[in-house]
Amino acid sequence: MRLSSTLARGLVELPEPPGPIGMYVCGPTVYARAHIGNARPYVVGSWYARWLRLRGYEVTLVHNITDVNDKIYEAAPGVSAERAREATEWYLEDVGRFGLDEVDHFPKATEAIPEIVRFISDLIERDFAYEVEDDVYFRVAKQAEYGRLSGQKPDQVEEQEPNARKEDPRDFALWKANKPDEDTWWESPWGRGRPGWHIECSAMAEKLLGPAFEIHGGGLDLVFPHHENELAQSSAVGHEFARIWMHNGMLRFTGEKMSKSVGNVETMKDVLEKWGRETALLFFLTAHWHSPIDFSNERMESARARGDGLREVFRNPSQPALDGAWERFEQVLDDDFSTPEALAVMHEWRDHDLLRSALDVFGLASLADQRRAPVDVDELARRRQAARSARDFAESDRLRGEIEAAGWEVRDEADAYRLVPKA
RNA sequence: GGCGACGUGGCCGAGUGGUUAGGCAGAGGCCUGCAAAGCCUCGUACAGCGGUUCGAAUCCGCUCGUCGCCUCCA
Repeated sequence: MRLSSTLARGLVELPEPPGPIGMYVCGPTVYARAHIGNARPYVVGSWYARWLRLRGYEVTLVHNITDVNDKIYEAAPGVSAERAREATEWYLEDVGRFGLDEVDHFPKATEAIPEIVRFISDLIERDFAYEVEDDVYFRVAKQAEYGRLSGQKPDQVEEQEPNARKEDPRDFALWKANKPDEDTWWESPWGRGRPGWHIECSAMAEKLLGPAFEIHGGGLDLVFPHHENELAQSSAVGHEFARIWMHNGMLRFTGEKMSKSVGNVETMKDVLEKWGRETALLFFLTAHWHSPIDFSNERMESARARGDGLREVFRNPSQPALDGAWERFEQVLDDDFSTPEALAVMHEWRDHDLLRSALDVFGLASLADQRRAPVDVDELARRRQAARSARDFAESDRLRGEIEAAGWEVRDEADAYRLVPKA
C-alpha cells in the first residue's frame, strides 16, 4: 500500500497490516453551514479509512471540529458558543447524510482545553514558546526544521500583521488573551483566554492517536501555515507526529476555490438534497483525491448518469467476473487510492456480488438495491400490458405516460413487463 | 516575489518508451408496435517549443496556462 505525501513529495509505503493506522483529518471551523468543498476531506478520509480496514488494518479515524476561532466570534458576536454548537450539529448532520460512518472521534477544540494548556506549558518549558501580555507565541526561529512540510523557508515567509509583542513576525499564537468582545474564554496559567488555531490539532492528535501516527489529512489549502505550524509544535515536544500528509485537492466553482469568503458556495445540505448522496459520492469518486475538482451542473449530471449505469447492472442478470477482477480493483486502490481508476474497473463488471462489494467501499452499495413499484403503478402497468396484448397502442402509450409521470419506467419483455424507477 | 498542485479528445479520466484504456455525452445501426435496456459501429487527443531515441503523452530542458498557499480558509 502506498500513498502520496506532501511531506515526502512523492509516494510513501504504508506499514504492513494490521498497522495500527492513526488518521487525523482536519475538519471545518463551525460558524455557518458547510459547503460541498468542505465535504471532500471528510469523504476522502472516510473512504480511505474504510479501505484500510477492509485490507486488514486497525484504523482510528479522527475528524476534528474547530469550535473556537476568530471566524466564529465575527459571525456570531456575543453568542459564539451557541453558534458553534449549532453549526457543529449542522455539520454532523450534513456529513452524516453521506452514510459513511467511519469516523471514530469528532473531537472539539473546546473540549480539549486541558490538553492544549498542558501542551503549551510544555512548549514554554522547552523554550519553544514565550508569554507576552497574556498571549503565548510559538518561537519559529528556534525550530530549525520549520518549513519542511510546505517548502516555505522561514526567511521567505511574508510578515504577518504587525504585532509588536511578537519577537519575530512569523511567530504564531498558541494562546490568545481574552478580548472584550469575545464571549468565550478559559482560565489558564497565562490568564483568561482561548487557544490559537493550530495548537488544538497537535493536542488532540496526541490525545487520541499518540505522539506518532500514520496519516494526517486535510485540504491542500491547509499546508501552510496550519499544518506547518502543527508539525512545528509537535516536533518541538519530541513527537514524530504524522508520517504521511494526505492533502486533498481543492473543489473549484466558477473558476476558483469554493469558499465562503468568496461567496461562490453551494452548501453540502443543498447539494445532498438536490442530487442525493449517491450522485454526490460519485462526483467525488470520479476525481483522484489529490487533484482539483470542478463543481458544475454538467459534472453532477455526469455523475448521476454514471450512477444510473451502475444501477442498471443490477437489473440485468449477474455474470461471473473474469479471474483477477477484484485483485485489479485492490491494486489501483492500494496504489495511491486511485478512485477514478477503481471506477473504471468497476464499470467492466457484471458480477452482482463483486460489484456490490466494490461499491460498498464507497458507501454506494445502495445502487444495488431494487425498489418495487407501488401497487397503483403496477396496476397501470398491468393495464398497459393488457392494452398491448389487444394491440391498442394508443392506450398503451397513454398509460406509459402516466407511469412515467409517477416516476417509473416500463420496459417490455418477452411476455412480461418490468418497472424501473426513473432517476 | 517565494512555495506548491494541476494541465490528455465535447465532459471526466487511465496511461511512466512502441500494441484502440475505460466511462459519460453524442452520431449511425440491430432489436422493439413505439420505446427502454442490451448488442454492434464511429472519436486518433495528450498545453507549447526544443532535445535524447529507430520510436515519446510517457525521459531531459525551457516556456506557457489554470488554481492554491504565503491573512481566516477543507
